[in-house]
Amino acid sequence: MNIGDVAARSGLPAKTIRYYEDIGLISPDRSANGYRSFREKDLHKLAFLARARALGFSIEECRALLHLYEDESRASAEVKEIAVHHLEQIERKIADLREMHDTLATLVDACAGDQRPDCPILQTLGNETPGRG
Amino acid sequence: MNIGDVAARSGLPAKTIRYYEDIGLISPDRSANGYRSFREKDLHKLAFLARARALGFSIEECRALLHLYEDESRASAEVKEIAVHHLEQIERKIADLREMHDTLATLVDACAGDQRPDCPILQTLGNETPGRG
DNA sequence: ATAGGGCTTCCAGTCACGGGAAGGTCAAGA
DNA sequence: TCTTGACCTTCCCGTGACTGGAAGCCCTAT
Repeated sequence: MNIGDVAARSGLPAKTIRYYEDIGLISPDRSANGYRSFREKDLHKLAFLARARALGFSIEECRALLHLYEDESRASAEVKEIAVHHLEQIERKIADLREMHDTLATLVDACAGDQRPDCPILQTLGNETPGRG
Repeated sequence: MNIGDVAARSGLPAKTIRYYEDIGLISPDRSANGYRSFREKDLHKLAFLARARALGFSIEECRALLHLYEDESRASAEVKEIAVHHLEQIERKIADLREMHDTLATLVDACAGDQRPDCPILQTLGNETPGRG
């Protein structure tokens, strides 16, 4: 398979696949003409990576997960540790975003959004006391 | 005020303040010795930027908000438009993260996390059918 | 005179790619 | 046979919003 085929079948852009080779996540063979030549095993790895990335794992976490995937004697505890850590990161991010969201939603609600200059959003950002015109 | 003072009073690192000058968000004066010399107005701007950044606005959104803040004849509708757009981005991000979270939480729950190699997390990433033994 | 802390500029690195240039390769059609 | 066009290659730059670090100037205190 050439890179275009694996790109289509894995859903990853060709650029991304080349990048993954650059950083050592995959090592496809080369044809006589210099083209990358992918086997089913490479495709399988790329699909694994695509799913792990879709769950938000960093590249280095993906690398670790891939190693564990290929290590038949792994302990599931190692996998779980990575996943739990990532889950906590996600939860922290959601909490941060929720706080931003709530603050901003309150400000948006308070803003008339008309042609007048009075704006509680700007007043709050400028640390002014919002008051009546 | 030198940069160290504004850094302490705005809560922004000196590096960040220099960066904001680089990209034209602020234009502090210079003392005879070449040091940046900040006025209260600059400090106020930096505090504005710090709050806007804390709400997740991008630098370019911050630039627009700052312009509106300084434009006495603005329409609050312009501010609100930026804020609403950002709010929608936040909501989309939260939804994405929540989906990752739920999928990952299910997998983590299903993983024993012991010394055995069986792992539903890896099986799912590898697109295998999780089964018994 | 020297030590230290603060200030300056500039360059490189982060993360995970994406865009685009310059050029080699291959199959199909005129 | 030649050409067209799609595909592939490498290489380098740009993204966002900084952060780290080097090399060197400035200022104050001892």
